[in-house]
Amino acid sequence: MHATPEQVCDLVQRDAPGLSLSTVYRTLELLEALGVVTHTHLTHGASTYHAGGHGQHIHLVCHRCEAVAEADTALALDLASAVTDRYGFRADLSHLSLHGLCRACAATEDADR
Amino acid sequence: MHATPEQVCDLVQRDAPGLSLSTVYRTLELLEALGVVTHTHLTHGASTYHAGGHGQHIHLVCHRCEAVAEADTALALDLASAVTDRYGFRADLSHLSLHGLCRACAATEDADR
DNA sequence: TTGCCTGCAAACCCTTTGCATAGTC
DNA sequence: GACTATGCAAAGGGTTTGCAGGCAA
Repeated sequence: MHATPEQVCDLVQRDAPGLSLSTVYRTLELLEALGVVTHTHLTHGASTYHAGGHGQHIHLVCHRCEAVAEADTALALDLASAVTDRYGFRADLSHLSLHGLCRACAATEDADR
Repeated sequence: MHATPEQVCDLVQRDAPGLSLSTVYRTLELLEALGVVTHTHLTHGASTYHAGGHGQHIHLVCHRCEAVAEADTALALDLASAVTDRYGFRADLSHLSLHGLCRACAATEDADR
């Protein structure tokens, strides 16, 4: 579940028509402070918020079709402990985003050559 | 080496005073198309550009003090092959950013408790 | 009444674009 | 003369903020 503030606003307006974008921003800010949701900057123009309550996941962001897939956080546990050991950096895996090419676009790219 | 377009502009202006921000954006856009530099969205307000010519690295972004450290790409090779095997996703490690707490902030955070 | 939440509009930052000019080939 | 690069200013998208009104405690 990912959504930009604008998308969140659209969704919420189905239940609460007239709800303004400011309220969405203010609520998201609050929820983030509480740790209920997190946000990352996947592409240029818009932040992406996602609920933190349904388990962590890694974001796989395709920079060709801009699709965002989710992957199991467990895959990055080794990486996380490695950077902690080596750099003292305590990684928050729920914020991890990996850029690259999704399966479909990788196939297309190969076919182009 | 990381810099926002504005920082790039400041740096370049030491050699070329009067150079405008538009030119910086246009040049960075060109350089990115050529693959010389890449950019990521580490925080909210500003993109971060970095030169691609001096070797890939992972970004370790502290979301407390906003410091950006670099880590060895090799640490993520296992992760990259894992997501490729499992999801068909071809990760571009030069774009990889890991959010969390840097050593200093992690220590501060622990001391706070 | 007091305080919180909301909508609206304005302001703000970052980025892009249009247009006119200066420089080079 | 044609083309490219540049500066300037305006426009655009996303986000934040100030202020006034409405509601609940």
